[in-house]
Amino acid sequence: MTMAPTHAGTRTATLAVSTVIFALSPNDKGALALTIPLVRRIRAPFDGMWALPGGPLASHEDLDAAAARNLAETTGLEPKYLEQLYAFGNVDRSVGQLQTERVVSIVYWALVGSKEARQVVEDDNVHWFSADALPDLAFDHNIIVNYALNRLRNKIEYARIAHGFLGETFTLAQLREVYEAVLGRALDPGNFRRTVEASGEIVATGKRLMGTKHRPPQLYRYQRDLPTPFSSEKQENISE
Amino acid sequence: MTMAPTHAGTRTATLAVSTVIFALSPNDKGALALTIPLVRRIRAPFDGMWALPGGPLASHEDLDAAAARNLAETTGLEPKYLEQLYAFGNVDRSVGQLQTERVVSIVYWALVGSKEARQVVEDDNVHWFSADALPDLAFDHNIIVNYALNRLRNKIEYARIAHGFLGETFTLAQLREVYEAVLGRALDPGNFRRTVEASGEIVATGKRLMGTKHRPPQLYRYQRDLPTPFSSEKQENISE
DNA sequence: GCAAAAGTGTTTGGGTTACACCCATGC
DNA sequence: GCATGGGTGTAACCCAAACACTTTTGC
Repeated sequence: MTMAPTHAGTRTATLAVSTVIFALSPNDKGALALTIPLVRRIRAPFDGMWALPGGPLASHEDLDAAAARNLAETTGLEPKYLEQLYAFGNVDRSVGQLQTERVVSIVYWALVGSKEARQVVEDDNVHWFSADALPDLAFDHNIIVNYALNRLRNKIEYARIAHGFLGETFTLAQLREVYEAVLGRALDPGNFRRTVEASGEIVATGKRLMGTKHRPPQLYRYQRDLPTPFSSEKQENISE
Repeated sequence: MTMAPTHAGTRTATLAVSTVIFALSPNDKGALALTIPLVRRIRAPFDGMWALPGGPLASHEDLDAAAARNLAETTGLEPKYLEQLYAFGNVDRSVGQLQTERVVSIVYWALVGSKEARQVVEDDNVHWFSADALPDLAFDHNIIVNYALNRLRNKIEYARIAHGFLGETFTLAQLREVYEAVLGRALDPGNFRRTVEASGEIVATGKRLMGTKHRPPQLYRYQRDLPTPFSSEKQENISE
């Protein structure tokens, strides 16, 4: 901080905001898988390569708002969860490219509902990729996506993140599916039920989902309440 | 991202790097307490108030390097631990002040050794404050310090952070003192020993610290190895 | 010997894991 | 009835907390 408004002439870096957007979509064999929308670059450097959606920060725009805006511009969607990931700004971010001005990117990560994500139109310049089969991306964007994946996987275990992938109500099996897709491993249905019920973060609605070919499951919703997303937080950032 | 090098004329924000620096110093009754060095502002806005050390990013400087540099400039010290905290950039960061240009601060947090910190010279414009008795700071710096405190407290429990407050070798009692000062509560010596020994992160040196008025304790050091501080990380950032 | 901290042992309780089993529905 | 997931019960295990106890030094 300690701003230096007086000698604002020395420009040292451009500021941009980018977002890693996650959605869950059924893959070829019906299981849910993490997907990420990318945009094709249409100028140097890295012209033609896939990159994270992003852009410069508008004059009177908060950082979060900028992330939400370029999410809307790329996908037409509103995020159901949005959080700052990290600021990437090392001078060698676009190594190997003819030198342009250094860009500091403040990167966010976001979740969008599976249902909503299905409506997004893809074209030649916007495409959804499976999170574990990404092409080579522009800049350091592969590193950034991995970083975001780690954060998502780590955080789903202790925060009410999964909500971002679901609708208002959902069955425990659907919730478990989300966890399994994100974590990449199967979870014991019985234990999962008890754990998540004991957490107090979800409540039964009393309604049931009918029309399945088995016993109709209870519908739940997330407890609406508390957490002011800022202040009194608890975060981390390990290296290990 | 998706840099926009072409129309670089539209400047929307200044970029700065600031650092929350932590050291442990014995307080009036000999117990260790967290302290933070602050600098006095010498121009508007917030002229005369205390603020986090920081400054603009130099042209060919990595973000981490900028943080380390302004740490050195303020305290003359090298950090024993340094990590990015968060990017603060909302337009209302300096509310109530005559409007200047918006500043986006990429904030780091750092640890410096207790021994080293003792050598820092204080003057009218640099002063160490106890972390739980800070004055009103410039900008949103009180919020930032709280954010950093939460991160430190949370992270010390599962990462080898305490090393940043200690010398090469240390006794388990000294290590425990660090934990107690950071967490603000007493820990059971026996259980602490077993926990930390079982973690495999420290190793006995075979030497003992002599000259105490009781049984001489074993000296330990941190296992030097592995973790490349970037990539393959595991982080978080809860809100709850 | 006494004080004080180093260091060890043991019990307990809570929570997680693994897995068996019953229940309610569609067909 | 049978298949399928919904939902419940439970024993084994692991780990952390509490706390008693022994050891080794200085004085």
